[in-house]
Amino acid sequence: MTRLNRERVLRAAVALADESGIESLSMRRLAQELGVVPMALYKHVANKEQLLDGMVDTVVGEIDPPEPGSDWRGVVRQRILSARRVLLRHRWAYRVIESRTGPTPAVLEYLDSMIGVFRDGGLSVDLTHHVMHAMGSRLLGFSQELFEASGASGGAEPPGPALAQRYPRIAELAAAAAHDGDSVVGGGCDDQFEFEFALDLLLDGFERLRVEGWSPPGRG
Amino acid sequence: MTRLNRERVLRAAVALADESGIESLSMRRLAQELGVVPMALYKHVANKEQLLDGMVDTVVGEIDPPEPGSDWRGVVRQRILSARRVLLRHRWAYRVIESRTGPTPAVLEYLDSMIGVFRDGGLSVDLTHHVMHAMGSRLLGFSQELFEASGASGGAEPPGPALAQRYPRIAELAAAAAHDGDSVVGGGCDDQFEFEFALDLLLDGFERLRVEGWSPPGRG
DNA sequence: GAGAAAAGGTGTACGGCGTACACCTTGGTG
DNA sequence: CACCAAGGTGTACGCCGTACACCTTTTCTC
Repeated sequence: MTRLNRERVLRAAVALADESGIESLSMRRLAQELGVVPMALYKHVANKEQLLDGMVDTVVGEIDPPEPGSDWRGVVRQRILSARRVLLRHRWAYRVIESRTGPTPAVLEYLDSMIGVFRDGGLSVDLTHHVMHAMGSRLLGFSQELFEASGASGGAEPPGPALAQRYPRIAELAAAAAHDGDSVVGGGCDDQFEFEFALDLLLDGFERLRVEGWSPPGRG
Repeated sequence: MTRLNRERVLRAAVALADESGIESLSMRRLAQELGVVPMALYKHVANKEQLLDGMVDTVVGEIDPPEPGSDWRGVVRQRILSARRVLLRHRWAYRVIESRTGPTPAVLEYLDSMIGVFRDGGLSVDLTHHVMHAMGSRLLGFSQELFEASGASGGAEPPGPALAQRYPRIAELAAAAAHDGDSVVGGGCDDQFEFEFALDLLLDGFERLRVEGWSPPGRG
């Protein structure tokens, strides 16, 4: 077995999280996967937090660079959808990114580049600032649902009529959602459509503000 | 000391999380706070997951009911801002809510009632469905930033010029943000303004779609 | 090539966690 | 008063992250 290094550790960690879920990624389990004693990992990452940081950077590094185009909205759109594809490959990643206390270098670079697209598209510094906030985690392709789509709903809750009676509006929505009965928000829907619906709504809103020459309200 | 019950346990848990942060909420610590042995808690909650579920319901129960009004946007806006105030009182809550695998009863009730406001406001079932998705966690007052505002940035990163050189666009934005130098996204900004900016952008977009009689694109 | 120094890997151990399980204590009911 | 269910206890297990001291291997220098 060749020697360990930081990159091998990170790649193994990402692979392990992809396969077994983030909750089963422990230093001990990762070490075992690498055929090494747990403490060996600490020669390559300072601690578990830094391991997670490194995993985030690995994943964010998979996002395609922006493809230059004349329409800033198209460039943003394409890149965010690329980010989304990456996040769908690594379903644990959005939780980990959100759990970081600060942005990692790869994320900073990504954000910097995104800001560049907005600025080059003609949005003022102020508008870009608020736009970045408004996009929030959507910038990285999160759909930020309230709950994981579908999934085992855990509780032994009666599946149909009882719920429909207690939450009639939810039932109405669920019934209307394309496929058959689904969980409250997310299950049975076309997640990709939902993501793009919200993304385009926001991008259109930004464009409208740009055209109107939006400027921040006076302070105070 | 009076006897324990589920509600006392939940209230103590919420209080402990408020004071010491969610990361220091352990069954053992909570038991100690209640002057009881750890295993005593398990007579009132099945396990830690269910404790967290209960905490979520407690917090969501603090959100004001909708104040009826003629303008659906106003009703939604007011209620979401109430949710946001609650979430700001319990800063650990949004993380816990996101970590739940399924919605709890209080959350279901909240969502149901929110759907009612949209429907009564004249949005079609389909549009309401997508609107709920588009709002995502914003429905509960999350600003869903990429990272916690400000906070100790952990790393010994040089604060100013070096970062500005590597991430010039970020630096430009940061410089323009009202107050002095802040972290990438969040610090030094008026979070409340940012939240309302995005919220109103979305609500305005929804209203526009409603007026235009939006209907879902044909399938396939 | 010899030897030192740096880098990488090991073994043991500690304090924390959630919680299973068997047990005791208490308060309310017949 | 006896009983029994509900509530509280004590012990123990198997995880976790990681500090610390140690050994081994590689790499660098003369």
